[in-house]
Amino acid sequence: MPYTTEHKQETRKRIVNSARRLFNRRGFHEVTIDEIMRDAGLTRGGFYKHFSAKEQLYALAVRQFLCLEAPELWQRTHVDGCATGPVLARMIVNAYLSREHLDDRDGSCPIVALPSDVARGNKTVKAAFRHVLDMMVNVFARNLTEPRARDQALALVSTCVGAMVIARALDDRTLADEFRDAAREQVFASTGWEAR
Amino acid sequence: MPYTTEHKQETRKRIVNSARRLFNRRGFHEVTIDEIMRDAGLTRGGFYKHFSAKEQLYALAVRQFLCLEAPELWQRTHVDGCATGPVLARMIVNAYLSREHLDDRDGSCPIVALPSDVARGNKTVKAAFRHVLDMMVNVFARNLTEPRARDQALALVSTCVGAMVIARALDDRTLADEFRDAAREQVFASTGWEAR
DNA sequence: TGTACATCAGTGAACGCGCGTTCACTGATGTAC
DNA sequence: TGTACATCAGTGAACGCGCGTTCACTGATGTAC
Repeated sequence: MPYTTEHKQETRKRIVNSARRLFNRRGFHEVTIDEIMRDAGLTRGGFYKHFSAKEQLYALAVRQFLCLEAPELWQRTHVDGCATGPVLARMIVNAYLSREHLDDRDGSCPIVALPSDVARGNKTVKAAFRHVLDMMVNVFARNLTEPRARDQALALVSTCVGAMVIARALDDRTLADEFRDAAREQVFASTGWEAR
Repeated sequence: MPYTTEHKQETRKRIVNSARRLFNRRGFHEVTIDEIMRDAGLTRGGFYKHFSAKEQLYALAVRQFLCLEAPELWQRTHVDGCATGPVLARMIVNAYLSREHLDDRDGSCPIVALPSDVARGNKTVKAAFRHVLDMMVNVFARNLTEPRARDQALALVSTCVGAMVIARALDDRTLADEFRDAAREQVFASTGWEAR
């Protein structure tokens, strides 16, 4: 067997990574396979040695977001060795609503970057989106008190996602920042996460 | 002058209307000029007698949403002759987060249907989006008390938009409904609009 | 009032480019001997 | 250890379809006489 399995896996990963960045920034239809492959340091033709179609890659790209550093934060339950729920929750909300996240068109949460596209996508893409969403909802719910933890989490996720989605569609930096700030205040006011 | 100016205006309006419905449902790139024209009862070639390019039509379509019945509600200040702010606000929130609005892929608010697309669009499209957004923010702000009326409005708009955007991207009806319900409760809880 | 004319909204064929996909190939690499 | 071989990741030219746009035209309609 020429070339190790690892070699192929790594190339594949590199392609998915390029795809994630490009799709995130420009959406499914505006990105060509040629661009993705070139970004990954390969040429057009090799694509079909790894994937059956462009659509398939799209779902993989959405899901790949969960392998980034930010979502590792989502999966943590401890900060500096201590189980500090609200502190972690605050960090996550601040990061999600940060200017860095707003500007990070390539690496941002796909829920913010691609919702309209996913709404028109196939089952596979929707499943990938759902996977990311579930994880985010859980992070919030974990740090809220029953019995309304889940419902409150859904509302707060809506607020964070909504603010970022709107901010992204605006030309106006000031207004975008107002949305981010207003959302943050709303989240902290209704959870108490801000209090030390 | 053959054909009256009104005749041309009406045809143009019909095209923009078809475009709005189709773009809303499927996004900019997935809709062809051929489809739009056929939907408006015309043929491909006539398009350029009315518009200079597909992009131009896109912005007009986003803006046209403001001519629908729902946004007329947004502009009202009276219900049944009485200046009943919170009652009107409640109606608007309920309509925005309704199952009908979720299902109305053609006629829905473009903030819900097209945010990712607008984020990648040109200045003209963004300006049209902004126009719709401003109107929505004002409806909310008008029914909140100073000094935090505007900030609160931004947060609540984020919540409503976020919930609907997420609901649209889900395959799962139940979860989509949970998002809508959670958002509604959150809005009513923090405004008191629900109280009779 | 009726008719010839000019205008231009609308038609539909054609153009040309871009992109997803295919395919014959090349050459790097692991394996068998 | 060295060499011949087989495999298949990767190449790049080519294909073919779809769509935005153009263009020569048609024919409906308002206007001038």
